[in-house]
Amino acid sequence: MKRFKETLQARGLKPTYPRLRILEYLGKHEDHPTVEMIYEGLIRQIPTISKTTIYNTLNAFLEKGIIQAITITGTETRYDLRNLPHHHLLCKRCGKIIDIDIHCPYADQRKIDGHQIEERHGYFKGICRECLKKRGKR
Amino acid sequence: MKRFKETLQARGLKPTYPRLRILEYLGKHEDHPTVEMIYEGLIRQIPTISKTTIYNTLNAFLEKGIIQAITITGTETRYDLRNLPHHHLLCKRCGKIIDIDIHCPYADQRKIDGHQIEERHGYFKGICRECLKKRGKR
DNA sequence: TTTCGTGCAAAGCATTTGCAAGTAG
DNA sequence: CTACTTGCAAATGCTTTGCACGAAA
Repeated sequence: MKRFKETLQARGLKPTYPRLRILEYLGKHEDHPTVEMIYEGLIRQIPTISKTTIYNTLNAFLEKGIIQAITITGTETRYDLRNLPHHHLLCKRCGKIIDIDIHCPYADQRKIDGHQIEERHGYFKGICRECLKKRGKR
Repeated sequence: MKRFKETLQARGLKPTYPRLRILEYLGKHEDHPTVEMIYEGLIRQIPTISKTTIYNTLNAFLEKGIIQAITITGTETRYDLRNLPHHHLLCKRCGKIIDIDIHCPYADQRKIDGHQIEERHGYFKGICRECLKKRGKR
């Protein structure tokens, strides 16, 4: 909690109650939550919180580089507190987005074909380990 | 044109005029157009075409595996006739999405960490070659 | 006091759906 | 003839914006 406060102050964001709780939520839920999920998770504890505040807050965090946005499904944005580059898997059965830690040889490359590379994103779609166990390979 | 007709028939889609023109458009414009771009490009020649038809058609193509959808910006889906897996670069300055042909060592892997991989997507964000030339490195 | 943050209501967009009329085979 | 396709209008769903009120420095 104290660490989150410092994180915010270090980036010039006031450590308000909603912001701290949103950061905390992201820290506890590493399943790449949507705005909806964050809202549902916090509304019980902070009955006055609005989705607008969650959007505002996440956008502020994004600008300051505190979090990462993930766009895989195209219908909703998901958020990730991890800032180290890593891959993701979207499971077509259960819809979960799972971290994949593989080392990509292009991860450190600053230039490719003359283009300047600033961000690297990689994701897979398929069936996750758990779903494979439950319902067989195909 | 004839090739497109066969493509459609082979997948069980009637080779209607709008579908052929949309396929043709995708063949000519390899810049990963949005629905809006396809619509603007075709409305002159087919004044009655609607965005709904473009959406319907692209979704049908997607289901049949004729085209690929690309989600990078989060605000709009882009479409690609190329079916070979390849990477993309989104230029933060000009907004173009450019093909990147690099060989990824995970491209052929069927399983990672026990998960069954069916699609592989990779993209970068940065500044493209052309924009670098125009306005310098930073 | 002045700036920043919050949150309601409304607006904005991309996309989908309902459905009636048209068309291919 | 029968199923599929088209396209208008309306609905949907995620996200942003306008704006007034409240809190912090």
